[in-house]
Amino acid sequence: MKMTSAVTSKAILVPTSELDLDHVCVSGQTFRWQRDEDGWWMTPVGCAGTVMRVHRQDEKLIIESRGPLAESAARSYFNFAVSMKEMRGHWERSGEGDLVRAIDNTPGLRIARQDPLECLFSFLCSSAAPIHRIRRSVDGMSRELGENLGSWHGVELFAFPDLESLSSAAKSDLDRLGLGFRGRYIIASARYILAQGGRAWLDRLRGCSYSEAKAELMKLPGVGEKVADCVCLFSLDKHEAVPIDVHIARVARRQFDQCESFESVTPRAYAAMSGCFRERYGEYAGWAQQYFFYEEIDRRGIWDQELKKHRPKMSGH
DNA sequence: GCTTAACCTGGACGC
DNA sequence: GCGTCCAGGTTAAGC
Repeated sequence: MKMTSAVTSKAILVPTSELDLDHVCVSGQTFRWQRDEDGWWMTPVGCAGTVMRVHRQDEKLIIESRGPLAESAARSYFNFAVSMKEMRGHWERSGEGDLVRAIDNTPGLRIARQDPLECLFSFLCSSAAPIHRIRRSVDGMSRELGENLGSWHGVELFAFPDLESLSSAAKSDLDRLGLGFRGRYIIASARYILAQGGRAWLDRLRGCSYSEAKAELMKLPGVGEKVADCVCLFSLDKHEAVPIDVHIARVARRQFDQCESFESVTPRAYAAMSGCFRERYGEYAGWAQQYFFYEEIDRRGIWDQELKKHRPKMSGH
């Protein structure tokens, strides 16, 4: 256990329009944030045993960490190099009224920059699974295979399992966690990455182009276009990646004439839909997608009960 | 190149 | 209480 790690605290100035933790932490891009007994948001970061705890105080973001977490790493996690204010202004000047409305409905929603390993294996759990089930699967994997980090402010914490633990997991253990057919993809993908040289192979993808990184990810068992795009967008700095799931496909059919006729998300439909997003919203099309995704989930009222309790500002669902 | 079924599981829903 | 459907997808087989 790493309960003895020193706790460090820092505060950084972040305009309220740039970050709303309630939106970011439950927006279906990351699955390990929890509220602690004081109402702060908390998450283990990657496999190294570091825990980040955050709270907003007016224009300040208070960040506490147990374990090494430089201020630059915290800034990087929330992608503060990207200014939502500037992007919103750009899209408003371009006449993208629907997108500006979606942004204004969820101010402070951002794309997080997650640890690639945690992000990849989280989305390997996501095939045909609702968000609460993905959360439970990721939590179960961490409890079963990750290091026990003890508890902090009433929250029991586990590091995300490393590749060795994932590759040597028993299929029966993953079955017990309810992973179903996704379990074999997790073990096989961990083994594939180890055979490529370990997590350095994954980290190297941050320096590759979007198309290269996506093609490499799709060599992994269980990783198709959608999962690859999620990993590209949420951890590999590929802001133009547009994951097309059933909800975004619905948005694409409404927004783009050429997508109207696609009844299911075939490879051709996937390419057309994501291409339309990129053509219309440019190099940050993935961010635009996230606002529409959030709006679509909210519109359809399919946030589950567990997520709703984390979303005090949202109403109507 | 496209469609379809199978893969696992559990919660929601209708009866 | 029970049966059926479906969910933020991928894969392989068949056409």
